[in-house]
Amino acid sequence: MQKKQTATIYDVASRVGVSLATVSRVVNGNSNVRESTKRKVLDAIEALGYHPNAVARGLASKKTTTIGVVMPDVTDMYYSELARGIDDVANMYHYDVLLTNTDEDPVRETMAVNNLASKQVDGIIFMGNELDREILNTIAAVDAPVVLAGSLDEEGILPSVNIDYVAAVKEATELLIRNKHDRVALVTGPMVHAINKHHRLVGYQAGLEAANIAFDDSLLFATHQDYSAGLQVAEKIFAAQATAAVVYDDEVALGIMNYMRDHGKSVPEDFEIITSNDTKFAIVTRPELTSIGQPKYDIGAVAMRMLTKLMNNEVVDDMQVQLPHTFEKRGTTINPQP
Amino acid sequence: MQKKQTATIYDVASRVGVSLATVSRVVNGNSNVRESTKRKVLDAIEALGYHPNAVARGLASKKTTTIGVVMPDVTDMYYSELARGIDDVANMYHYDVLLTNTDEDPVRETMAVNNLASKQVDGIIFMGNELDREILNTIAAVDAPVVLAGSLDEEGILPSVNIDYVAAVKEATELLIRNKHDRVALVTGPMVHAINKHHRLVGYQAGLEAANIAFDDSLLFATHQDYSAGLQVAEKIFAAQATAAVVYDDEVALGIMNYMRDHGKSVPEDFEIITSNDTKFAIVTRPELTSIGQPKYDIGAVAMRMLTKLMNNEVVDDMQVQLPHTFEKRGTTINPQP
DNA sequence: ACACAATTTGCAAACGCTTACAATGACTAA
DNA sequence: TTAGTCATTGTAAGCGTTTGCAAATTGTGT
Repeated sequence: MQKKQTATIYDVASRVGVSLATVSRVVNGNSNVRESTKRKVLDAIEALGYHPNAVARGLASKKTTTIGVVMPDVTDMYYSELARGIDDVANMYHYDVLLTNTDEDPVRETMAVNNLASKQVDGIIFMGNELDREILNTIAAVDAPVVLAGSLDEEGILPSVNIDYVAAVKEATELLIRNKHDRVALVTGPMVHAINKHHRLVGYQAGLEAANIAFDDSLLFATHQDYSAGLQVAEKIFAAQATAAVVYDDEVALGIMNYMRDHGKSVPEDFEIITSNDTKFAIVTRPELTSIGQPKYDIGAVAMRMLTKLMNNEVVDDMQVQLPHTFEKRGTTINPQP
Repeated sequence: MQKKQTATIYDVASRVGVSLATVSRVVNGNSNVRESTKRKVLDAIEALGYHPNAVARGLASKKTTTIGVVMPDVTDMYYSELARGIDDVANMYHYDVLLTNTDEDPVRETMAVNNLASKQVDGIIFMGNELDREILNTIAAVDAPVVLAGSLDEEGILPSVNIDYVAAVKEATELLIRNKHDRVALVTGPMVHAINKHHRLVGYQAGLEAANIAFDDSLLFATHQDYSAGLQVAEKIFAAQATAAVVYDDEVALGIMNYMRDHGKSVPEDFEIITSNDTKFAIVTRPELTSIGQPKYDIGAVAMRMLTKLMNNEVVDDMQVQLPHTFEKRGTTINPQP
């Protein structure tokens, strides 16, 4: 692979007979350049096929027009839809995206953030549940704004974009209770995560309480986020004699649904399910999954938009944004005819 | 956000009382440093919390330890699994990944490649079907190796990693024919794409020919790659009186399956389906989808590994790698009992 | 024609690091 | 000793831009 000699700003400057500064100005759309010389510079750029070297530019200007995204797993539908929202508005504002998968491993999350920092990203969007002290500290140490998307820190201090998980889970629970269930299971991730402990569980309990049903922690199930985990936890749910479940992840919900059906329960007649992420998985099965409707793309998009403001030191009125959620009533719940 | 004063290599050099060069050497693991001074430098680095500035490093060394990945859509399971394979081995070799979604739009693909080039990435992995002249040209003009993952250029010239699509589709077609179908539909993407025209179609026709069945182009269907497209094309397939289909995408296959079942056909008894990507979608439904088994993660991983070699100017014996595929016989085909 | 204000340009110093190449010092063998 | 070798360290020239400031050019009103 022979080195293709790429033209530098110097080449175009000398070709036109102006200084570096002038070329730099026209490249950056600076106003103070006479129309005629601008014309000539542009021609030279065209002729030489000059492309500004972003690395040099980054060093000189201390801006890389690159943001970092750290997420658990691109392969997870929920997060990849957030990522898409992020990427689209990042592009809109001419930022590139440096992507890192962490599998929610705190060590890798910390490394990722530090690595992004040393790459001098202008900002970071962080997704992941495990926001422990150490990560919070390394985030605090980073000289670039960070916003959480679809994630929450314990203190609720970092800029973030989410839905109102408490309300959403409460409503889901209530809906199931209204359908005559008194043993509604809650399936979430590990209780060490703020989002589960302080939001989903709280919403669930609020729903119970509103209906005067005593909280029974044998109806609480923690899994990790995939289909086979759903299959596994379903067995326990079955054993616990629950007749309905609020589930935090679509793949897990699918696992539960399939297990139930494989074991002679029909869904929704014998067992009702409400899932939470409303990804493509929810509408691709029969029955389709009833779900809390999350504006996933928008969560990503809004988070990224917020980040652009932070990077420009613009004022952001609301640092903890809650986007509205909906309910998508489909086939895993018994829905009253309108 | 007050500027956190970050330490530079100069700071640690002067603290220890050595030159920049020496610090640079220890940071880069260069051997020629006395153990004792190395110790001192390391201590100073620790004390100052020094992190090398990757941008400056990139400018000086002309290596960014960053690669670019251009893909149609992170949200597409097939590609995101490739991306995961890429990312994991990229990390393994200490490369970061700059990710771009293109939605297969040639204009955006071209822009993406150029943009990555100006960011001075050390290499690029390209995914997408629409490898037309223009993109090929811009790829050729880039001063960094490019490898295709799960994608093919018309001429088969670029380094790439794939499966043998011709053989896979041929086998799938034959399997269906063996199950007594004489009207097997082929559902792919647009015929302007090399992978459809020169591989899938060819494999399909070969399968037909082997069974002495005349090719009927009314059994050829082109769709785009999503669930609703499957729903739509299913109607035409139904009308064309096909009784089985080889489908190139899992979401599309799901659309077809659901349409058929919603219209009184049972799968696989009345209509058999073989899909091609074997993503999570395939095992999450009832019945589960029979699929060509693609080592998606490995395609990404191998492509990335190949790229690392290219970036190091190592010799690569095989520039067009074909990984082995399998058949995952599941519920959408009638499988002989062993 | 002249002083003065804009408007355009150029100069040159960063930005933080890598890397030939040169220099120093210590050690070895004769 | 003394030249000759290594091992270790330092010097300084880039890498390709941006940008504050000064200089040059042009235009304006009288």
